[in-house]
Amino acid sequence: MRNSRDDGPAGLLRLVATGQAESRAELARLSGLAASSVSLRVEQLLDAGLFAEEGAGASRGGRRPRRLRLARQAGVFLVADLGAHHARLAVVDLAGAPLALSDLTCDIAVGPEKTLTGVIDALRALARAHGLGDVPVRGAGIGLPGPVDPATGQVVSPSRMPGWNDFPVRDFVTAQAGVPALVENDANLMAVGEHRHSRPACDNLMVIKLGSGIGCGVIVDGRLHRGRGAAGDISHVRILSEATVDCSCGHPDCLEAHASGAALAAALAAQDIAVEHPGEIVDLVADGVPQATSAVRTAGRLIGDVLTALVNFFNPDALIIGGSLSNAEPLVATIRGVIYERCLPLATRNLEIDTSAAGRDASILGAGHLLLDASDDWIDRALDR
Amino acid sequence: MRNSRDDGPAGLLRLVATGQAESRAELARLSGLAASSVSLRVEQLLDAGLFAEEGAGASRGGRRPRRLRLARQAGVFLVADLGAHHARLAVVDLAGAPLALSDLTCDIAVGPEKTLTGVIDALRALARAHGLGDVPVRGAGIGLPGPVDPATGQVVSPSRMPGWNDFPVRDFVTAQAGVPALVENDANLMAVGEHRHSRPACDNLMVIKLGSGIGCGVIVDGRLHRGRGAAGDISHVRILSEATVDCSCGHPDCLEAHASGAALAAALAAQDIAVEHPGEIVDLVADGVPQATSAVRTAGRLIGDVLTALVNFFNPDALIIGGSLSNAEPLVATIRGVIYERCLPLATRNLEIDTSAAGRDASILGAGHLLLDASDDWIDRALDR
DNA sequence: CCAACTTCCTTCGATATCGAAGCCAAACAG
DNA sequence: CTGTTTGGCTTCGATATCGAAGGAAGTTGG
Repeated sequence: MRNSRDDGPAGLLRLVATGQAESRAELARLSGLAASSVSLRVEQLLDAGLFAEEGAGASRGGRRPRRLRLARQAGVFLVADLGAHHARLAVVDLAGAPLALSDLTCDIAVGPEKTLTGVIDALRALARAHGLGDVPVRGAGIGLPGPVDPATGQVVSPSRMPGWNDFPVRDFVTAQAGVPALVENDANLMAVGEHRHSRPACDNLMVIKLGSGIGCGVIVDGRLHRGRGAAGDISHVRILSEATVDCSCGHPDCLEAHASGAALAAALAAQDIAVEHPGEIVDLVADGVPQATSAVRTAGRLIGDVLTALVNFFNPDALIIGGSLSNAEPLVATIRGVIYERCLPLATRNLEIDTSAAGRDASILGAGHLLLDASDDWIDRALDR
Repeated sequence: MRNSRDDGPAGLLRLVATGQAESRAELARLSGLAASSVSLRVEQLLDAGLFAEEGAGASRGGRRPRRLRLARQAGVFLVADLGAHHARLAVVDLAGAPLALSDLTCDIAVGPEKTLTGVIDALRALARAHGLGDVPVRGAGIGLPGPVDPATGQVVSPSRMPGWNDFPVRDFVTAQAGVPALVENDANLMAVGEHRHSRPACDNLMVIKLGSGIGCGVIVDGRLHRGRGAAGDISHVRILSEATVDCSCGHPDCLEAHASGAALAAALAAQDIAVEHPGEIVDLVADGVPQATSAVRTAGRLIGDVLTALVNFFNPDALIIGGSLSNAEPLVATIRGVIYERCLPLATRNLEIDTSAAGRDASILGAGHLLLDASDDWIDRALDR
């Protein structure tokens, strides 16, 4: 039951931070370490000020356990989920749970330096405003609406973020914030967030983010699958349709050109229905505007068609549909229907298809979890003194 | 550098068996263990008769290492790769390398008991015939042309193996052969074989097996991805075509119904060209029979179309094309062309598309590797006395 | 040929982990 | 209320791993 991520003293901290363990005994069970070793390490973590002991937990039939929790001073992460015109900011605890949230309007097109500097300042201010000024910041996480090279932490070329291509986002954030930084695609963060938050038992997960664009994050064997940095792209699959639409990628009839929030907005605009944000499409559907419902159904069919192939191939435990458009019920229903109808019984027998449980903070949660996964360094340092 | 598979004393044996390490020093480097610990464990492995010391290796600028290799008495695995009318049998060493090979004609439709009993007897005879009668058999591996549930080792329902559905293949083989048995889909075994044999550095790999059917095995992060048992299916993706062909799965126009070896044979038969095995199609193509070449090109386009979506999504390091049809050059060229043309540059920039390097024994190699991966039990037992 | 280095492997004391035994504190049963 | 049972946690000796030091057996360069 012991995996590499849970080895070392940092593993115990992870178990407590994520709420999986509350006592030394639980730590021993989950970590696979001997009870005596756990006690020694917990002692160190208490000495280092990362753990706090607080009262007693519920008895399981014998002596009540001494409850362990993260110390306030254990630290926080600063996290921002950037969209094209909007950023969602959060100060989160070491498990990714938001302690403070706020929204920031910003234009990603002004370029990385300005945007990131503004975001980091706003994050610092947010922490101070919530009385967290004295808690050490252990890391910073940035979610971006485009492909990110995991090795370098740079935005990779064909992104729709003018001025960001090949900009060393991770290095810049590390320098500006003065702490280790994590940069990741937003759909990937969402996938991690959903996995850890609502489906820790599902080792294989696909998370589709339906907003202005179409993103997808994949969890394989409990870990985020990045491939060479582009994994999870489903938006540029060619689909068959009557009308031909050219996609920004240069090929005709990509899924994104027909079924993304932006494509739906354009289709509705052609019918004299003005839409600014994908969320407004959801409202139109909820209000029973037939053109909107019909457009959303068509999109669902196209998305579902693409997903059948991927579900057969990847055979996940669950398929999660998130993003603002996931609140349009006919869209989700259509996708679900297409998949259940056309996939192999073997692939759908145990497949769950659901909308996001973590909602719009899934990415923020995910960033927290990934930052915690990358925290061995500072944890070891904190223990050494 | 140390992963869970390489922990414990079994890890050292694996490193030597696979040829990655030949000396104590190399073992220390690759395993991450201290040199002193390696020496102790090697001592145990020598005492247990699993290792043998043999002369000296090449110097790297200092003292020459004492070369380690597997002892002859370390053991062998018995492996069979079953097809519909044919089985390839092998006695392999602990790394999966064939020590003895043979072919057996058999009809899988006579049911599992008869088939498996015959195969196991033939394997035992093969070992004796090659003077391996006194070497302990450590495990048995069976590759099957259909979906296998990894948890139970049973063939799963919609297979094209009459009489095998829900038959407990693994338990039966374990009982018959008296050793731990491994049962796995043939394309999955091929994927493992290709990965370990020719591309150990590629952590993400897709292997397509083009024979009478279309199979696919996936390596993610260096490990075989099984999903819930059906992962890797690409044959029942719906494709668009002029003529409608109903597939055995009940849906129209599956990839397999149009582009598999069986489908090609049927198409050629309709043009009065009789074909029995997929290999004969390769011959026809090599002989320049235009109908065959044209059919194969069409199939390549269809297969390539399906793969573009999967390559974008999975973003592998390499795509390997194997199976008997992979020797038809126009087929491979067409697939390659479609993928390079239509996938995202990000996905194809570092993508290698090649035909199988391990050839038709890839599955056998893969079975050996998986058996070795599952060998901790008997290795520990051998060390304890 | 010899000295200086490099690499391989082992020796040996320090450290970490383990696991059995026991103590502690609460639940439970009579 | 009192003994028994259960689970939580710690103590302590046994074992395994580590890493520094050193010996063995080569190569390299003068």
